[in-house]
Amino acid sequence: MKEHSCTRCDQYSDNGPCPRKVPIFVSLSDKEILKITRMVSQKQFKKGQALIHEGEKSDKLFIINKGQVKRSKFTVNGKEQILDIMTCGDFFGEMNLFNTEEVNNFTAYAIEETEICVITKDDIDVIMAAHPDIAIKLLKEVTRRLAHTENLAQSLATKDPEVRIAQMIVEYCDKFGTEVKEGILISLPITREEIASYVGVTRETISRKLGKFEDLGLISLVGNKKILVKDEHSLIEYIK
Amino acid sequence: MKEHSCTRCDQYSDNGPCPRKVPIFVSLSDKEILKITRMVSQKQFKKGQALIHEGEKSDKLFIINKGQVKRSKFTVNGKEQILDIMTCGDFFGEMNLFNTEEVNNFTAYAIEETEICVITKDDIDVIMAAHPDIAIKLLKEVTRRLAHTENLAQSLATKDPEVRIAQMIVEYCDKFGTEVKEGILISLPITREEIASYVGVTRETISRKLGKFEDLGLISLVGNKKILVKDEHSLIEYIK
DNA sequence: CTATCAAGGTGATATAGGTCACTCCGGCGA
DNA sequence: TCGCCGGAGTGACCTATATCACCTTGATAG
Repeated sequence: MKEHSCTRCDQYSDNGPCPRKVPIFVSLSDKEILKITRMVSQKQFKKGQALIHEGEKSDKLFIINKGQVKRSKFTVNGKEQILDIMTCGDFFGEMNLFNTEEVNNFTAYAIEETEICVITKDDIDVIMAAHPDIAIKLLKEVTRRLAHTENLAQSLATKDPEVRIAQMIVEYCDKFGTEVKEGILISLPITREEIASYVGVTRETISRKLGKFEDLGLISLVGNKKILVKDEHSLIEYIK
Repeated sequence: MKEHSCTRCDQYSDNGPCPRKVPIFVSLSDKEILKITRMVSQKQFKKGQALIHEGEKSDKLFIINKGQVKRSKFTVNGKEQILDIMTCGDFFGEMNLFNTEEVNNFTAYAIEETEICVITKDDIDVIMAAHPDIAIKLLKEVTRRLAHTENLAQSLATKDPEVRIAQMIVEYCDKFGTEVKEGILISLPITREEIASYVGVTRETISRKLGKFEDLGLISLVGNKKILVKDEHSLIEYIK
């Protein structure tokens, strides 16, 4: 579960900068937040725009202020693998802060109108020197993300596509779902094709398997951007 | 490339504790190292023994002093997925230091006679408070490991088993290979079955594909524990 | 309101790799 | 030296999913 819910996001989202919204900065006083705010530069991105490119150099931390971002990798023949979908309060680019010789390991795209706060490595160094506990916060988040990615790798390697799709639905219940009386309604921020790129199958397979789950009465497809999960429990059983 | 080569390991391996060998502690003075050494407890493990178990609670950092360790995850029906093989100077268990409510995300096994240094969370906290740059060192290593795991996930999701096997061979050239006149000789620390568990295929497929690569003249199988890579360049081409 | 086109669904087919069952090999202890 | 047994190779078969080709839907702009 995320520490930071997007309701808090809304609370502060008077177009101001984001340090207050970000879990890694929560321990700081208002005065310190203000200091950081001055270091931050803001950027807007339109839907579909790339924020950073795999293979390029970078030494900045990106914090999502508003909107959603997908992190992807591409094979030489253009096949996409989505690593995750990030939302308000999440950050990326941290690898390049600590491994200055490395290049970006992924490309990041805005999947909707997005507002980003950018902090340079130099500023982060200053901030971390003054507040060592921020490094701990970062470690907390990064180690957790590592565990998540290890789980993703395991599931890609050992589980059938059908099971992985069920798993994705359950994951998205938490991430994009709201409870309604019939179950959980997931608002998908991505297309079928992108779902396929996350689960590691083709678009056709996603279509067919979602159809199958619908036939089994586990879910109900509402247009192309919504999934009503009617029986989450059975899906969880499916995963095992 | 690793910062820490095992030649250094040998240099100091008069059965003493390991802080001096570990990249995250390199910046410290002899006096400080001595202080840490007193906090460390040592443990021996025999081949095949588990050091920690997936799902259990833990709040210790494990540093490999000598030997090799595999980190694995298991599905409910017993299928193994190997995350990586760690050697001298590598550490694990860091996730539980910063996310105290979480349980181990993997099981760790000694794949040969292994010596481990264990530091408790409390001691690490003390050490990090005194030396904030250790947190940075940790971040450097963890973010790099995250990138590696993201690459693993990508390759599991988007690449054919055959390509993944070629990729594994190339990876192992760096990790376990020594240059000989005919090419690079890899000394495998694991069985075919374990290779299969790393690459995400069955043992049979490993057999057949290694056979195929041998027929193509790319490699040459030397007994069961060695692979002579005769044409690394072609393998690298294969991956693309 | 309609035209347009990207996104999504679907059927037929091919095939890589899983599965199963068996054999072979090699290292080790007695 | 033999016998044992876990690890490794191999052949036959099966099936899930990729692929390809085509059709349908729905969102968007004009």
